[in-house]
Amino acid sequence: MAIDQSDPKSPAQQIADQLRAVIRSGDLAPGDRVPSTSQLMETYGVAYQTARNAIDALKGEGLVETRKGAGAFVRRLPPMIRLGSDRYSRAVRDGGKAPFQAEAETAGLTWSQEILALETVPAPAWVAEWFDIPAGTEVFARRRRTLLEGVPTQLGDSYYRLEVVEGTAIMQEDTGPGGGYARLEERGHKLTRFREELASRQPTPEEVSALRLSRGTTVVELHRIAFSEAGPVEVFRSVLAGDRHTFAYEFEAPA
Amino acid sequence: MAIDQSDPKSPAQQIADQLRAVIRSGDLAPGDRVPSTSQLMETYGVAYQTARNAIDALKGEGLVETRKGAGAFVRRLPPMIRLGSDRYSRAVRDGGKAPFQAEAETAGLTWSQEILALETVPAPAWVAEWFDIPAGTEVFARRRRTLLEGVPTQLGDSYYRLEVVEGTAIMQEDTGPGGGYARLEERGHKLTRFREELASRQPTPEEVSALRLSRGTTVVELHRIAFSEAGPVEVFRSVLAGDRHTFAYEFEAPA
DNA sequence: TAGTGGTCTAGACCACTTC
DNA sequence: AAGTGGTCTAGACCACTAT
Repeated sequence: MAIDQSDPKSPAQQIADQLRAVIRSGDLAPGDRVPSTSQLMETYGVAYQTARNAIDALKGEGLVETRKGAGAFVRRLPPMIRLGSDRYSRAVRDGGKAPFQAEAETAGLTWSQEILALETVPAPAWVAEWFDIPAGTEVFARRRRTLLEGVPTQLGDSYYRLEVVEGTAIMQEDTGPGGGYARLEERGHKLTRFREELASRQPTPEEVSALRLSRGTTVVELHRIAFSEAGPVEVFRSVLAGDRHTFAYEFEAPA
Repeated sequence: MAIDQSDPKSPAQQIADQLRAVIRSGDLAPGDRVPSTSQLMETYGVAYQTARNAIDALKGEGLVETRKGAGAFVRRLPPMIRLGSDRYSRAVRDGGKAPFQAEAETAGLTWSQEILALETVPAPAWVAEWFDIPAGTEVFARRRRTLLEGVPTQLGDSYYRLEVVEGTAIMQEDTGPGGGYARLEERGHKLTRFREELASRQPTPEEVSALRLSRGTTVVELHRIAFSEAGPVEVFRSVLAGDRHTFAYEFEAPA
């Protein structure tokens, strides 16, 4: 519990290392208070900013969370929801549930959704590419925010060609039982295949506020393309809180 | 280009916001110099730490990278490699290539691997669970670091039951053409199915140094289970640099 | 009201890079 | 040698939380 001046590591790093060890060992459990900056200043004999830099490092690692005026606490891990490929099954749709909703309810979590926008926009380049249409062609965008237990966890934008969704509930707030995919199938677009692409990155400030992310939380950007036999029917892009989702895929050994 | 005192946002935030806007607009391109702290101090009339906090915020977002003594620069995005499920195909193995190697060469990147450890260890709980053996049973662990263009990008640990790998090249440094999976199939463990699970999170300090990650880089933790008809044959856990990998999965619409 | 996190200023020293 | 990022000290003020 002291600073080693001969150690090439900075004092702040040494303090962070010691706190991290205590947290990893479990002596400080999730939800427990981390020593306050003033306590650190006294026990280690350092200035305020040095103590603060130590806490900041742990925040960046996602180990610690701070509440202004209240203190610093070992971060509680939120319940994770596992997103598997079976969420796109027809059985789920026939049960009247949207894909995400099905996973949430399996995990015993309440699910809700907010529509942020229903609009006709020029197709972004990557969307146009999948639809094989000229960039800038008008497409329908359905932007929404998904909440688990009332907490925002996903920002998702679906894109459709206009002729596919015109006159369907997909252009309405409420897409009806089974979600948008159920409506597509009713219109004769039988979904045959899905492609998902995932990437992990830091959130933008906009995403931090929209998903109420705390520092040290990453984000997964998920792109999905839903195919009928005729080709891509829906192109979807979403951003999910990294600490609340895992993704599972099972597949046969390819030839 | 000034601080608005009436703005509730802190001066550091305002500076970060303005720099971010310039970067996003493309006026500052990847590789370009970001104004130095002393320049920011002068143009905005703030103290050193304030300028520094602004740069720090952008570093945390992965937008900016600093080189000690040299300056701060808009981060160059490293080439992304896409990992698709076809990398496990028998055709790849028969071609004498390991799964990751195949993807790398498709992307035109040089590939290499370092063995960090070949050891017999008590099975971690989650490994024991997949193998359906008592926790703590001895298993063989093969720990390695994968490099693309000489840069470390993946830390991977494979676990096998002892009776599966004893006497095979899997216990050697060099597993031979086609990698470990080729050896498993030679031994009669025909691979039928794979399961992959992904999660996104902040790297630990150990991972930061092993993968030479810069601040603002996330990691993906990938778990894979390779099944033969008799059950799990290999359990694999790896950590990959989030800014260098995307993951792609394609699947039929489930019933 | 006392303690806490959050931010800022001002000044200092170091190690590194660039020229 | 000049400029840069990185860290530290010391002291200040604010807004928020807990009691």
